[in-house]
Amino acid sequence: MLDLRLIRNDPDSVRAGLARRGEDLAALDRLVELDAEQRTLTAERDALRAEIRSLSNQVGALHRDQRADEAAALQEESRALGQQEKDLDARCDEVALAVRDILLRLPNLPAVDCPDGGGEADNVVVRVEDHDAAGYADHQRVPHWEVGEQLGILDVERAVKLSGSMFVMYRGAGAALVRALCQLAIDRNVDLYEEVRPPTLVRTDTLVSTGHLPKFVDEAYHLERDDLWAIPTAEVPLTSLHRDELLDEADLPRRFVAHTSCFRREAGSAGKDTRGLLRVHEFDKVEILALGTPEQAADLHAEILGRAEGLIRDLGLVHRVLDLCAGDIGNSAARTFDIEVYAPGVDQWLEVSSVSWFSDYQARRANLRYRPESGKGTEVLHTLNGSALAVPRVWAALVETHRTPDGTIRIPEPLRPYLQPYLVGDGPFR
RNA sequence: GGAGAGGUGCCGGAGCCAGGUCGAACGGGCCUCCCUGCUAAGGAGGUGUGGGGGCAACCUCACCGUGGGUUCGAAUCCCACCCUCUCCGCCA
Repeated sequence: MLDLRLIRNDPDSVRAGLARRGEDLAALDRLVELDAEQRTLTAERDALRAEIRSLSNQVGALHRDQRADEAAALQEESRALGQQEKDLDARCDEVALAVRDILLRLPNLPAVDCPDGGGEADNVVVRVEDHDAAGYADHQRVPHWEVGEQLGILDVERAVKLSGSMFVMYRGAGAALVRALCQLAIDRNVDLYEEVRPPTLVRTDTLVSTGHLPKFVDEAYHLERDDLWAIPTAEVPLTSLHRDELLDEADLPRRFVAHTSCFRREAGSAGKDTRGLLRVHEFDKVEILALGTPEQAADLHAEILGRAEGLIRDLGLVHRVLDLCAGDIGNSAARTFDIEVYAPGVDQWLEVSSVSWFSDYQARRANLRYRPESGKGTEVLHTLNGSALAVPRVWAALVETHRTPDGTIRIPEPLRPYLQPYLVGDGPFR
């Protein structure tokens, strides 16, 4: 949520920021009008309330002095004001609701150093690991769904029987690999990040806080009977963990790492990436997230990116980092770096992590504030997060990249301790 | 799911079942000052958040789980909902 004061005091800079995203500015113009109207109306209403309160106090005093007849006159006067107040109040609520509705749907402003551009093509490649696209052997050019089927470690067909298309099932060593990846990702971050196992079903407010609602309702699974939503990422519960709290600056930054299932309807992508693990409705992900002061944000952003990138590198996967342009960053983000992994079997770069800085956009929605060490008052926090590891795509890239000529998978060093039982005998893993 | 109890400020806890000057007694904590060689003890004062207005001192509105209602006036009365706790039932 943008700062209404900023919109009021400097609408041009907000307009410019939204324009960089390619956002329609009509809503903003409407918002500016409504905000002015709201302030006029509430000022009138508050004056009426003050008057009613003053009259009521006089009525009380008169009754104590046994002057009921005089009180009756004042009561009558106050009753009339009360009717006016009621009407004004209704209009205030109406306008306030309209203001909030627009405010909740306006995206964040891109950071000043976020590259310009309208779409995917304008993203800036920050770095690419050396790799020779022609240098892959034939045995690496097999898509992971074929590899998975050959080795009996991925059973898409039966998953579809259970749950429908875009659901998957890992089996045997494949299931163990999921578990190993998650545990590795957590273990590498618990030095600094508090391990959390949050609920995966959350209330509406929780999804509003991160910006997933109200704009992206169609992307989320909703359990109607209980009015709960399945989280699309651990970012959702972690961002709300300190919701409506006032933290001390001394306790910042706060860092969390969480492994959860993630649920996405993928409503807008029907027919896209339907094979294999590239796009699924339910998957495992280890997310790292930080809450900090505005001054801490840049360092935290670099830290999270470094950690996500380091893990991918240590898994022996070829990757690149993109600085997403203003037209391609997510709704809530001010700046985002994507990490993409090269999967030779499908010959695609797969997005495996979005490392985002949300400035105060989510924090304002979630009412995440801190008390500065120096000076009085309260400040709005900044939130940042990124996937430490998103299982399906990493699983896919790993199985394709590390496939050996005999069809088995060479497990990279960091994962080996977690897969001991599967590294003996003539199983699929070596 | 059934029965009961309860949700008040940083914390504890009054006020509510006699509606009025209650943003809220009292205690604790915390901050400032005084006292003291230091600390403790003791003394004085202060200590919420958000909106609107003002250069400022300050003024004003809202907030006693949430949302409605009654009333000139609601933390206090009425209704609905949410949450917590205890017991019973059920269950991994």
